[in-house]
Amino acid sequence: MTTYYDKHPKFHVAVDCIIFGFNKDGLSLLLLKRNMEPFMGEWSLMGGFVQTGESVDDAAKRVLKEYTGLDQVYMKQVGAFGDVNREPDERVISVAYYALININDYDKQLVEEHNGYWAGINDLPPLLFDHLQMVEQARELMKKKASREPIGFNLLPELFTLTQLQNLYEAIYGCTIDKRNFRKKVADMDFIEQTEFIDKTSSRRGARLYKFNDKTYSKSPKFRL
Amino acid sequence: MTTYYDKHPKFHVAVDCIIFGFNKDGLSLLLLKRNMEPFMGEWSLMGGFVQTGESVDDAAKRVLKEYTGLDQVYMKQVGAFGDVNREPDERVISVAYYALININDYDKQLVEEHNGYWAGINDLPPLLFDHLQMVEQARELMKKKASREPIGFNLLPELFTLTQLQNLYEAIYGCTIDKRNFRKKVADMDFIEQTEFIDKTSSRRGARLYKFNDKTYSKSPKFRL
DNA sequence: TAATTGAAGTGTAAGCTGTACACTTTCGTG
DNA sequence: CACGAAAGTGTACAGCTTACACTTCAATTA
Repeated sequence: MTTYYDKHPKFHVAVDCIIFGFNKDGLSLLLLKRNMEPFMGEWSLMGGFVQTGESVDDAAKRVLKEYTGLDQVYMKQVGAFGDVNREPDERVISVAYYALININDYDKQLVEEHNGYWAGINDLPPLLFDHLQMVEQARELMKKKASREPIGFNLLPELFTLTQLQNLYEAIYGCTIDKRNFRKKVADMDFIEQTEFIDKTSSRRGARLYKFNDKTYSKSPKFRL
Repeated sequence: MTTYYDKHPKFHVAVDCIIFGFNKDGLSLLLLKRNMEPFMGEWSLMGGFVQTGESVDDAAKRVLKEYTGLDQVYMKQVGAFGDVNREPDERVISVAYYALININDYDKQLVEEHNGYWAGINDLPPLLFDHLQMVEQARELMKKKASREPIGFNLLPELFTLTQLQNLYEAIYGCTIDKRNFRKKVADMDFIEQTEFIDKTSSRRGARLYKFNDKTYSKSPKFRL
């Protein structure tokens, strides 16, 4: 029987992940130098095809896990990219997601097997298809979100110094921030808690380590950095 | 020949439009009371399937034109909705868009033929599938955008009074705004220009009509309402 | 024609937020 | 024990946001 749906064409649907990491060198993306056809040797985002019986969101989670071993990662959809010729050989509609991960905490062997490498956000290689456009949109979206919600902590270790936190926001915003003003704001947020620990790796004097307290935040979710 | 792509499933891809309009009764959405199967008699957004050789953005524009006769409308993507069972009979991945139109300027006969009706944004009927979720996301997105970019004018006639403009923003934000503070802000924006015309329909005294000047705006795009 | 009605239009003061700005402390190294 | 390098700290000014109430105008009605 011919149904209502049969009249309409079907398409390959893919997901692509913009995976952000942060360290002392700033923000980076985890990219793939493709080690298989098609497009062997080219740089791209980590992606894959949506499968039957799998939601698009789940496909993005699966792909992230396949490439990094990570579960339960902070991910948000960037949007659908549906230009007819965005991939040259075949019509593929792709849904982009960005992910924020701790750059020290992923399955390095898996990444190596897939030929994954970190690239500085301001120093990206040429990317396949419309992946650069996806990155730019993701970055913009993440920046807006990070200014109003405490998502930046996903990019930091559990314990972090205020200097690290400031460096993170400087990297996200792409500008410098006054240290005293920054610390004044942080001091006003009860959910950024001082710990008893001192980080001795970055200075002789040592820097106080802080942590983000999710429960305290949810009681009074006022955030602005 | 079997290609790389053949291994992967294909899906119906649809677009759905959240069409905003504004008049003295506030914000409304243009909805469809379906006059054909499947789901005859149910309320839904205006939507359609992406066709071969047509970008997803173009599909949204086409659908909007099919239902309203309108071209060159302000439209933004809300995102992809890809849950496996979001439509009960068939797997369909849908990309939602919102559109801002002047509620007095569309093809009323076309809308009537399709069984389209305006419904107050705070008084929506039950909608098919995940359409309510799409509406909520669209509304949130539009609200954020409207606070930082002068997109609200797409919902107003070319000439409008300050009271209309304020009512619009009150409807978008869902709160009341102080009249003097609102007008102070408007007065600071050179691209909201007084005209020589007076609207006599809404009061005995008459109210000054204003217009939005796109060119002046692009010279100094500072907007905050 | 005077009174009424209803929306349009107008200014100021106080509090809060954002920003600019420079020196002292600490501790390990040489 | 002097030096280097990052951590840590407070104040003053400007600009922005907010709260708040009466007058003006023109058509309608008494």
